[in-house]
Amino acid sequence: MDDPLARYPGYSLRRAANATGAQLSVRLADLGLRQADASVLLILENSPDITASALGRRLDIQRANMVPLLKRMEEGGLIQRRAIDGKSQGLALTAKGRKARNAAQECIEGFENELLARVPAQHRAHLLPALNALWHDDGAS
Amino acid sequence: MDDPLARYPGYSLRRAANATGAQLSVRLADLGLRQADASVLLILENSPDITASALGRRLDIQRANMVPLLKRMEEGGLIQRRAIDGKSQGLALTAKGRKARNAAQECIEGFENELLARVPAQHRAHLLPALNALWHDDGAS
DNA sequence: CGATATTGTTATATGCAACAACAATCGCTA
DNA sequence: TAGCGATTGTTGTTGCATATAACAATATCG
Repeated sequence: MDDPLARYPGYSLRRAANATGAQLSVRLADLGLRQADASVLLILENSPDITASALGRRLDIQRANMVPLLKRMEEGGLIQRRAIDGKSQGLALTAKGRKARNAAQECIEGFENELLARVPAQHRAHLLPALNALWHDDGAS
Repeated sequence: MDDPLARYPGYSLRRAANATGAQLSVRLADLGLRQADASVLLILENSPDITASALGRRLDIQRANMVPLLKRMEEGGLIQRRAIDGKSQGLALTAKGRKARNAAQECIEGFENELLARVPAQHRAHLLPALNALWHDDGAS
């Protein structure tokens, strides 16, 4: 093989993210969800009445791109909007959304475990902290 | 913050890949290159007369999607095609392509070093092998 | 030879993200 | 309190990456 690209962490990062992301997408599709949907569901549980803009900032999605996402989830009966003031609206899970959230969490945690199982034991504990260092407080750099 | 998503390696993987990929894209754009272009240039150096299909398999890009990629690079004078037989054509760097390859490699290696510098020292050496385990021989799973 | 696989290509669809603009509204301050 | 700057939700548009289906030409192998 002798792949010169496999020596670059950045390239491996991209390939690994593409490969694993595609696999997760297949499983989430069985629940009728996309990755972004699942992220929203998980965040929403612990952030009652969060705003679409704030949610976008948390997930690093521009608020313009939140519109179709939230519209779809609202039409699917997963989330619900409630006016906070004349400008902002708070988001919340519906009962159906809570069920979807539980299914999504179970799906994701199972997948994450399989993911970690693929990593040789001596590297396993280092993966998450190393990855987090690459993007956490990235706006500060 | 208490972000429940940051506990999932898969999610951190996606975020890290997006963040770092965007940064690399900015730098490569200064050279008039995209990430896929740079990958092609680096592979081509050590794989004389590789086929478009084989190159696509190496980079995990469908051969249908190689067409516009290679067309653009050929029109940019970076690569050159040569008939191997009536069906296949071998790819090679032009002189201009070799210069672009050197610039791309310098750019990427500098970037990779900065990337690793962000990772705490005790995790640094584990990043690449852990990532490679996530996608290497992924078709076999 | 003849069936089968491969190659390069066209066309098309989808998901995701970026950018610019805009009206409405909020919050602070002079 | 009147006004100005910042924020919110939204629309529209663009570009990039990727996936699928189809097709003609050609290679490979039984």
